[in-house]
Amino acid sequence: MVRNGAGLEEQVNVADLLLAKARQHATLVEADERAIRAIPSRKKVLTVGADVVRQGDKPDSAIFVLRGVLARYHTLAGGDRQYLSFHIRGDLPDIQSMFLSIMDHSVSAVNEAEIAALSHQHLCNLFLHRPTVMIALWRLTLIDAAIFRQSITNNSARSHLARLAHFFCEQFYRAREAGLAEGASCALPLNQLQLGQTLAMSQVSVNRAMQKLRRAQAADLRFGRLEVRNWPSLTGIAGFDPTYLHLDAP
Amino acid sequence: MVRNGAGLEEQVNVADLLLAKARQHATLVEADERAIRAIPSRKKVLTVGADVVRQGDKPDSAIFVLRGVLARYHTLAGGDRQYLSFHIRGDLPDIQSMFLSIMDHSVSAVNEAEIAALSHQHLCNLFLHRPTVMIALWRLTLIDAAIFRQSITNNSARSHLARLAHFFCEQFYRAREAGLAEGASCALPLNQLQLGQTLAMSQVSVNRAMQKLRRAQAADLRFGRLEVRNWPSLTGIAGFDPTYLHLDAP
DNA sequence: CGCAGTATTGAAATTTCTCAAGCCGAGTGG
DNA sequence: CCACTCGGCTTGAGAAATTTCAATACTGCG
Repeated sequence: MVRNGAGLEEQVNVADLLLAKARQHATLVEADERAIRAIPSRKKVLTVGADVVRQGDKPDSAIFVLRGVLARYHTLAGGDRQYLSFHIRGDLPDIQSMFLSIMDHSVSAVNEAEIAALSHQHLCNLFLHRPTVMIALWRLTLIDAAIFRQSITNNSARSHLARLAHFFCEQFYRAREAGLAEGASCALPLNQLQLGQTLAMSQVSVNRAMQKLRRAQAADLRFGRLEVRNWPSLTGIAGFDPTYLHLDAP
Repeated sequence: MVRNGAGLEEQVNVADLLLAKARQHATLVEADERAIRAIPSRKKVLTVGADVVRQGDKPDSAIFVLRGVLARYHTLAGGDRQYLSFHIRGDLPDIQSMFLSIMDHSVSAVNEAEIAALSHQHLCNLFLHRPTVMIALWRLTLIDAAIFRQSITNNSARSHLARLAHFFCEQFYRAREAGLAEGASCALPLNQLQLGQTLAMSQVSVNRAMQKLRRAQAADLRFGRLEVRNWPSLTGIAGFDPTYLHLDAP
């Protein structure tokens, strides 16, 4: 049995996926679309836990996620890890490296994943000639920032229960938007320790919050899949308002 | 006596300040500079605590901070407030509203402040004609995002003491970079409750962490001014590494 | 069958919060 | 000039939340 949904996702053409993504964030003209289709890319398969770029690196290409889940994280002096965000098909988790040369965090594969590398050089040329495409990608990074803001609030001001629920709402909502949800479930290949390193909770606290969500019939996470049992109930517990995901038209 | 440093900052021409900011983030040509100088702006003075834009608003202009401190914050269902970031002279705390039409957070004046409003319309035209200027402002929002990431980690993975110390490092470092530090001190007009709402700590915990920093001769905050007494000591306690502020050349 | 990784559980140790009182300095008005 | 008030800071102590530790259970896989 496929544990975490990898492989259930159909093969997709890189250019098509990129184009679809850009269209969601700006109104493109014919020339923009041609330029996007012309972006060269190098596919790469990542093993579980492998780092793609590390804090301190100076990458010369940007990652485009094709399959699986990638994570951004900080490593602290003591070796502790803080996960910052998770990225699925269609995301560009390190496009900021185009303009911030030194990576201030790392990116790794949470499960087996596939990415395409897009050269900075090429993208930069593209931006100068097709400003609308630049706006589309800028907007992507602005939504990233909105998600980071929400994470600050989530980890700082919400109860453990609401925090976990909110995280589940966000992941499910984004998976659905990316066409990766199947019914009321989506891949979320994280164990309780990793959830703790995401949500500023101990593994044991994650376990206990999870049991409450389960008992409330709101959601469950098993075998790397998130199952939403009752969306209104889950969003209620979380205080989830998807405005910050900015899925409305640009 | 001037309590919080407002008024100590000299008057600055909006266009000069904008231009200086843009130059820090991209290599401009003559035409770019002319275009930036041509941006029209409306100055406005804000009273203590006044909101400039609120969660849910759809602003049609962007804020450029001239004087004082502005804050971004979330308001939760229960009325709790979570501060997300603080902004000083030269910052553009809501430039994201150009492409994310609905505000997912509010922006208010922490002390008496002065801003210039720049119309989205005008900026948008500018971007389409001068892509390099767009890159400069994009880069600004990317640094914002890096700061948000650091806040996630700060509020999630560091001890109370390190958390407060790290916040002080960041604020001082940024003030110095903006030319707003005077010797080893800068304006930071926050009380302990507000620090708590920033750092996911109760007011009492902020008080106790502050006393430790004081006793360690590392830093102190009095009358709205942050005094750094021993920078190596403060950064040591904080585990502060300024890489994420990306003050290196673009 | 047993291993490895993960989840669950209980209980003790610790941190953190809340509450409430007192303090302190600045500004106010008699 | 001084008592008063107000906001913010400080302090102590009990309550509550959270973490840590450690033992046990579960599951898929070799």
